[in-house]
Amino acid sequence: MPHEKNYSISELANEFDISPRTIRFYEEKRLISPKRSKGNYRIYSRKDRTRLKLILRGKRFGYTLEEIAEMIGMTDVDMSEIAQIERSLAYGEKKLKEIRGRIEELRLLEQDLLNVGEKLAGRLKDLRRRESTSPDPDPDDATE
Amino acid sequence: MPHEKNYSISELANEFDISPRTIRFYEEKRLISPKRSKGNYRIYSRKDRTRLKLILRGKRFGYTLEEIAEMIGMTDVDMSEIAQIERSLAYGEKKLKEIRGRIEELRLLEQDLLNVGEKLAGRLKDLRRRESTSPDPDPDDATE
DNA sequence: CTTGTCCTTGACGTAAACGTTAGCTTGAGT
DNA sequence: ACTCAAGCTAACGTTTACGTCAAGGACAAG
Repeated sequence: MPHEKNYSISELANEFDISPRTIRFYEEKRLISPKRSKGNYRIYSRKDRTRLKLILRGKRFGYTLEEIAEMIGMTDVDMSEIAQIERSLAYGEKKLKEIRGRIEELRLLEQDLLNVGEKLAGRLKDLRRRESTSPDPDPDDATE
Repeated sequence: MPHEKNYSISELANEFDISPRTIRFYEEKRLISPKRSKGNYRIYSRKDRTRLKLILRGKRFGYTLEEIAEMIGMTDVDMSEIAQIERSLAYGEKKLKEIRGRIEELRLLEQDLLNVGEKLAGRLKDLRRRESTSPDPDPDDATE
């Protein structure tokens, strides 16, 4: 008898700091499909919770709900047809490349911020050492 | 005499594969401020181009234009007031943490995809080795 | 000087992702 | 049995980020 921890809609909403409406909206868009209780309340399983987490993670990277729906579709393919699985694998490969590209971009952004930070810090030291001098040129531009 | 390469709106639009309208929209929202030609055409400098690239990069990570505006405000602080610079540095620190967090998350997503991929690949091998057997259980769940 | 292409500023339209209100039901607690 | 927070559906409202005309100026080519 697996006591499989379950959740109410507001429990999840609180945990992930979103509104119940948001969760219901995801259901409308068929991204999640909780069971229902006797009185028609939504019951979220641990798996549902995991899925919600995936949805939110996707959102944080600017994926649309539609794109997320696709990705999710991939994670719960019915595991029966060979062709299906092959397509899923191909899709996964594509997504992996995308994600690795994004990681690269984030590294660039990180570098930009670090550079700006250094420049600011340098300028700050200057300003503090000599309490008034001439203005200086403008070495600008960011990561290509 | 610095010939400072300039760009028209459609040049940038084509380069980054967005519409001119989109660029004008960013201007409305004060994320970019090109000079104007004699005939009131927008003229984008190399710096403007760099800024546009930053905007688009931000978008790819799901930042709203408003958030991007804040970040950008940071990159071109007027470099004069000590307090200003200190605030900018603090803001930069925050953003850095955020970005590093995102990189971590992407790693998790990458792992999820890799795991799913392995599972699928395994299943595929099974299906191909024996061309019909009994169905099997369900080892599921993703990265916590 | 006309034509064609690109540019300009409005102004209205729209899809995505929820927010909000209304009206009614459920079910845990006393 | 009563209360009342928490759920439910249905429907309309809102914000963000542009798309899409409309009506006209700019400018290189012929």
